[in-house]
Amino acid sequence: MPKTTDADLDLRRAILDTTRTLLVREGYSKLSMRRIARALGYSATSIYLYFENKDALFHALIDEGMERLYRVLKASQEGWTDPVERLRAVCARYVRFGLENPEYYELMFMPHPRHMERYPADKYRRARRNLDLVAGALADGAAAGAVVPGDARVQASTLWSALHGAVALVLAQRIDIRVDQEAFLEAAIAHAVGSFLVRS
Amino acid sequence: MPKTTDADLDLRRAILDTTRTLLVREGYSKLSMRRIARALGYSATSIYLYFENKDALFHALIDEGMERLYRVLKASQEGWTDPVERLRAVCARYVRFGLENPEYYELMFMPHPRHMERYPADKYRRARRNLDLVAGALADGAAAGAVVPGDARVQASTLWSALHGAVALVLAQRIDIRVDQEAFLEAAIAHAVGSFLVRS
DNA sequence: CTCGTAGCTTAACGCTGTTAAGTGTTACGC
DNA sequence: GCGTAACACTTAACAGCGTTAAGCTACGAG
Repeated sequence: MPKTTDADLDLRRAILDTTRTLLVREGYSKLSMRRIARALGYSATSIYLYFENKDALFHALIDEGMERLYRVLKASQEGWTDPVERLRAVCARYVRFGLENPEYYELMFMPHPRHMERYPADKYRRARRNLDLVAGALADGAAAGAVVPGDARVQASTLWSALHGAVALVLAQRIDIRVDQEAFLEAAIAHAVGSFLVRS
Repeated sequence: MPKTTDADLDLRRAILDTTRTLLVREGYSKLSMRRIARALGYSATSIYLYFENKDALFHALIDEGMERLYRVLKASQEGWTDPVERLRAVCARYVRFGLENPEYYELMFMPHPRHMERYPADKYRRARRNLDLVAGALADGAAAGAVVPGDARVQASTLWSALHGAVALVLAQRIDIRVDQEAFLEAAIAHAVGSFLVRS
């Protein structure tokens, strides 16, 4: 565990920043401890002074990504009066975040579980805030009579999983080329949200 | 490109079978060309006589997985009279396939795109059959007046992406531990299908 | 001046995917 | 029957990987 002197935190921060940059620029598969170190002008082993191993470094980045996602989602839900419009805005913003930050998104939600098995499943605390945010929007909609009642957390997970499926398949380029991608994304969001709305 | 003599096909088949076995037994991260070869009693480089590289080997496995999935989905949709029940059955079977064959499923739908970038996106032909199967079930439902009309292929992609999201998050252990997994899966399938049904 | 230590490096281990070159066996034209 | 070509496979090697152990250097305190 690193101490918390200024110098320590400086290099730790630099490692995180460089890793994120390399991740976006060159992609996940080309990211190695040695490459990160080379870009920083340090030796590869220095990284181990601040992060237990490669997974721990990734995990720190995931945490940062969750924080970023939380901020954009929170911003997107402000200023709406209609709870349904607000819900739609949050969902659309989530999808946009995923598509605009593919490498980040993959790191956050798509790693092979085995690759992260050193970490307990409950470590994704910041992820919960994002789920709770969606759950809150759903609860508000239910209170207004526009959303079907139910366990808000199960509902939020369900809604989220539908959005995640859309983002994941687009990022992985698994959407059939005969299908228009924009139309698909629009339909995915509409159906995900729509399935929770009370029909009048 | 390997010739098609009998001996050739024998080892090719053995490589595929062993790889699948190792994948299930030890997981994706421990799968290496050398391990596969050791399990087979051959040298690692022999695999390159039958597969261009590791990705090509994985790709062949993906093709096999798509074929298996197609067979179970096809079987699951037979014997139903109500098109909606049939649609539900196909969706439930899809989710079950993913949860029962996690390693397979990950290989088929969740690899980092960069990891597979040597392959053109249109190579997933067998995957289309699965999409067309869902599209067919939706079209039948629409013909019976039980499913909302629309582009069947976009609808199928949307439905599929919702199911995929649920499977992917469960496999990646990203579902909040405070959420009951069974309830979540049930809700996910119900909402995915339900959003396409005509309300009476 | 000496000691401890903070911060970093070098060397090494065992692993990875992949290529180039080599080996032995088998089949065939003459 | 002999030379040759093709085939099926191996060995050796390269460059890179994550990670560990040990060592080095500079600096502040006593």
